[in-house]
Amino acid sequence: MPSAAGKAEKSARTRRPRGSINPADIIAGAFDFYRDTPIEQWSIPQLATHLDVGVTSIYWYFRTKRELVAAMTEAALASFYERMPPLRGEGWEELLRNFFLDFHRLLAADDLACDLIVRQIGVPGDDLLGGDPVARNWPRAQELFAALEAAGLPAALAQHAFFTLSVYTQGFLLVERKGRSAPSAASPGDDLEFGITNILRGLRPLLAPTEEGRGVA
Amino acid sequence: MPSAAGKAEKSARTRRPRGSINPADIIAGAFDFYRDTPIEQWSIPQLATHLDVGVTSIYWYFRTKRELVAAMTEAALASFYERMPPLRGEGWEELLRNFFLDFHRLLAADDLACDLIVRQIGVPGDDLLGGDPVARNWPRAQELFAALEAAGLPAALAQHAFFTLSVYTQGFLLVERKGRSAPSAASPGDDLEFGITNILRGLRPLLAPTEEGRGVA
DNA sequence: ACCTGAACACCGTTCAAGT
DNA sequence: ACCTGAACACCGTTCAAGT
Repeated sequence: MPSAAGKAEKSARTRRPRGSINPADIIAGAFDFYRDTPIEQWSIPQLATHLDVGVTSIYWYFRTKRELVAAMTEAALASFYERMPPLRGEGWEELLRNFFLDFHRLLAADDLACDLIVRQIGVPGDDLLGGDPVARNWPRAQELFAALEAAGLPAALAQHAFFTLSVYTQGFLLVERKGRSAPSAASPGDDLEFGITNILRGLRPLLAPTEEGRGVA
Repeated sequence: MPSAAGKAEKSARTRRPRGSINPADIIAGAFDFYRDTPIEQWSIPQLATHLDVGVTSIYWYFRTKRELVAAMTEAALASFYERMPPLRGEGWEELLRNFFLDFHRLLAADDLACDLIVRQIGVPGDDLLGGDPVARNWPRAQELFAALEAAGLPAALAQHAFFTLSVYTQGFLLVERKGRSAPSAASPGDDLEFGITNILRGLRPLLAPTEEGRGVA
């Protein structure tokens, strides 16, 4: 029955009014639609169908796919910032430990955010993002620096500590993610705590270098 | 002049004899061709043209693009293993420090190898690779473990040390690579040495926990 | 100013052969 | 057993409109 065609589905969608989509809706819809899909498999036409808009409407707000992914990275980052719990712990060691345990917990629970923020997948050769997002001006990190200084850790040392622990935690997330599908010989286990504790123990003598009782020498 | 067509370039290539390509040639050609191209921009048809073979010949040896990329990762890993210099240094601390400085130097100098091995880009959701390649049975690492034991570092502690330093170094490579295009506030600088030294200093008291003169308590 | 489908030059992959 | 071009269903992106 070729011409009867009860379901002539072509262009079933009605035209949307102006202002009925905006960048925020597109980004939110993309997070919803792609939460469990590896980034290589994303497709703008498919996203358009999911959002019930024409493909070209997405291109009105984001000139390329990379630009959309970059915007999603910014959004994931903002959400991550917001969800970081308040500082907790007594003394600089506990403050740092809890900060990076929270850091890890939030990103380990969200593969998409981890891919966007830590692995920075899908934004190749980019000038769209300004380098490592984690290291950028981050209000919560400023809070932490203030608290560390109040707890007696000099500013220079606090920066070293932050950078070292940030690098370690991101490396841990990366290795953890790689080992997900096929756990190999050396599995992470709960070694994150070991690594953090060890780094903190290494920092300790830098704060009080004359603790062994040998005088100021 | 529609029909004269002095340069009818269609199918200018002559048919290749059987056995004139093999997986190794394809992988080698891919490294040559793609050394400076972000992986998202790779194209099998273009690679075929570069290798002067039909597209389908590549698909005879690699059933999907992912399979080819996985094979390239294995190859990059083998080359990395080979290029790691011999162990050097006196005592476990120097052995570990030099090992991971070499580790970093080799991968920092080769973006493609770093993407394949450390970031594991282009092999999404894979069972093709067995988790983190770095952590897999690696002859040079076995050597290192033997040398560490000979230098007085207990096996259990050596494994912790290796894992922690491996995670840190990979995190460093990742952050370094992210910060490449647009250097942000906290730049790595030569902080790799700081981080490694700090981790080693943290490990030290685990080896000789009674060094402060307080007895075995 | 915003929304749209059809069109373009590709892509990964398969088909249906050729030798 | 290996090599092949043409074909298929897609993709990212642009064109040329519609309102």
